[in-house]
Amino acid sequence: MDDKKAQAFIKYINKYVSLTLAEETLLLTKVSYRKYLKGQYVVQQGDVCKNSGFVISGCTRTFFVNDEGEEHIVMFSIENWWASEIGSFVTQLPSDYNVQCIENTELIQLSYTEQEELFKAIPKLERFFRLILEKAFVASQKRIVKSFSLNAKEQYLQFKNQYPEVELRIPQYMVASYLGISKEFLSKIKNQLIIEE
Amino acid sequence: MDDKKAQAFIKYINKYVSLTLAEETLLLTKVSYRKYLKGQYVVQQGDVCKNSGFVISGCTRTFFVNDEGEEHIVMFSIENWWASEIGSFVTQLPSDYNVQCIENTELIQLSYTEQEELFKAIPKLERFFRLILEKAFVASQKRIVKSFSLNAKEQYLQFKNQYPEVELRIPQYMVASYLGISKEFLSKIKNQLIIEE
DNA sequence: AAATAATATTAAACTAGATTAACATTTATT
DNA sequence: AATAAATGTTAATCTAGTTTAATATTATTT
Repeated sequence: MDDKKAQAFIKYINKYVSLTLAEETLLLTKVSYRKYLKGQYVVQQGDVCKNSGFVISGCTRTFFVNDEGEEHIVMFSIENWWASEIGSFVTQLPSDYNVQCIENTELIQLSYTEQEELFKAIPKLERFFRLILEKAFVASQKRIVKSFSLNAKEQYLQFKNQYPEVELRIPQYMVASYLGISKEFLSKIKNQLIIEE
Repeated sequence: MDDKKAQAFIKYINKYVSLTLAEETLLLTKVSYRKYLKGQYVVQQGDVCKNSGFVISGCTRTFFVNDEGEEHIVMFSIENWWASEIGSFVTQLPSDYNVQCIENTELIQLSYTEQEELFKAIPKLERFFRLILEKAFVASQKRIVKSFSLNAKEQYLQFKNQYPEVELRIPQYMVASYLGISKEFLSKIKNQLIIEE
């Protein structure tokens, strides 16, 4: 991993807590850098998620397959986002989700065992993880609220507005899957929006 | 607040971290005990949530009112649950939700400013809050998964199965609101289930 | 440049769940 | 005990979104 990538990672953490130089150095010796090709899985449904990950470049989708074999996307992650299957990572129980790269993707990963060690050496990291969990929780709650109170068109417009960069990078049927609607209906909505203008 | 109530609170925290006697004593001096009557609000939509709360007795509902004036319940909390509007509490931004008592309710509350102080005195509490946030996040994600992959009847059966004590204590129209379906449709579902037996 | 695979569109028929409205039952209040 | 308020039921009509299936477009591979 080159220094530029390491610095992007450190910078992200320092948005939440202030690490000393010594702590930064220690942390960097404990993380690992890994490249994935488009289509590869970072975590598979049923496996325990061993690593928490920060996206240096690329894009992942987190999805699950239900009993009927249908795929449902619950989130996307792009550069400078945390992309772990947090639920499985923190509980060390089998994951309900797959995390798959939909572009070639570079991650900086921190293993569960290393993390436990690091919490002892750098207690500030405990605070860091609490803070990003808070953020993840709030985002998750907001999604529930939206799915309750907005119809499909409104949810699409919100998504487009909130993550414009994401929408441009992923196929439309994955947007539909994220919104919980059929790809045909999303196509109809987009067409309606064009007519309305 | 009597000792029995204080001990229930301490016991809950000690399920996640191990407090020393001195820490328990300090913590108890920093929390406050409060009774609410049925119908009273602990937090109102638009207000900043100043307190994090533990339910000693009673039951609360967390809900929001959308632009059309419709109420949507996002969670219930009963005895021995944490019942804060976490999103607003951790960000100290106006809450998207109301927390209302649907029975006479006793809470042990910890204010945001006290919490910040306590984190310095008892760093273990930082860990405690990370752990309950993890749990809340996982539960929130599970709700998204369910709303994606189960139909109304299946979601109702899951709810009934997961929170049998809650279902018995709250009016049926609130269950419908929690599930995101109309009260008429829930009535129909329950009738179908009786016929099927 | 052709062929193949992946993605997107369109339209008709269908369904889960919403809405409306009238009525029934239970709980609380005087 | 009577009245009012809150909660629950039933049935008819309606609609947002699904399903199916055929076709069109765009990207990828040879």
